[in-house]
Amino acid sequence: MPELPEVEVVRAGLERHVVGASIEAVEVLHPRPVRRDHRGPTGFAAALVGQRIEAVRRRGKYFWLALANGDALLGHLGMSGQMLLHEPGALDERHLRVRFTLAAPAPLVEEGTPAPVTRPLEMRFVDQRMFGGLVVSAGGAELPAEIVHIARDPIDPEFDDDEFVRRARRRTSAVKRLLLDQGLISGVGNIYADEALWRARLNGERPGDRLTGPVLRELLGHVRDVMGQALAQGGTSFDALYVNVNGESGYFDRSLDAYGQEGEPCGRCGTAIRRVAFMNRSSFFCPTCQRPPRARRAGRR
DNA sequence: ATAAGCACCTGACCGC
DNA sequence: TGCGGTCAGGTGCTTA
Repeated sequence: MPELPEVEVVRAGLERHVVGASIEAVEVLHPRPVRRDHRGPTGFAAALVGQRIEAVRRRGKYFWLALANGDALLGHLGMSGQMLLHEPGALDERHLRVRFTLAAPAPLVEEGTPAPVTRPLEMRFVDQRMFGGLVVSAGGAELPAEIVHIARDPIDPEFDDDEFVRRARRRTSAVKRLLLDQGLISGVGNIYADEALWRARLNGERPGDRLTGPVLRELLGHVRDVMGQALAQGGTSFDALYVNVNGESGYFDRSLDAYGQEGEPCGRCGTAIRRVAFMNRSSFFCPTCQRPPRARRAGRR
């Protein structure tokens, strides 16, 4: 479940259920999702067994489990990845790639009841297309070295609005491309880029260096608003591929104003939403509210 | 450093 | 029923 709100739903679910748990066994069922771990599937598994999970963190669309030894299990869901939690013995998913057997702290029980100290739990990485992946990051508990090139995301309290505006205004690329540039601002993907641009009445083809600071700041506000609203509804999900750790879908798809709405009337002006090809994918926008830019003329900067 | 295109995968769907 | 093309929420690598 690719974009920031969906990954945050997963992070929060993992935080609630696996912090304090220990990894007892790791079973890699397909090598591709651990391709970025140079030790291979066996080394990947060996580096995790016996480790206790101390925290679950996130930056943009990456999440990681901080381990007691200072390492991290870093993950990205790609286009179709899921992290699911199960009671042991649940039927294997068709695209189950990695199974983690955990010993989780038992919930508090009534006094006087002889309770076990831990209960078994399975954490599963399921990924149909395998664009996602997992890697053990040495010393990565605070911030994995593998993702230092990823910018802070817009709901990070330390995100620097001034720096974002300054950098965006120096770029000649289309503003939608800038929103999707994870080195500039992370966590924004195709859905929320189109939604934020629609809210800002801004055409995604407008070059960054032709936008004013106030316009970019307003756009940033819309990015935060739409992501916050999506998060409150459990994220955006069109099908069973995008679910939380319990396999449940979010509902924000019902609130989309632009993405996937080709031919539907714009919620502001009634003009039919258009779809155009952009960066080998699709962009949805209102041709009336979001006027395309004039072509940049030769000789003008 | 920035910019743009393609590669990496599987599966659903559509027209023929 | 099968075939080929298109599409899908993403990132990274390569080439200028």
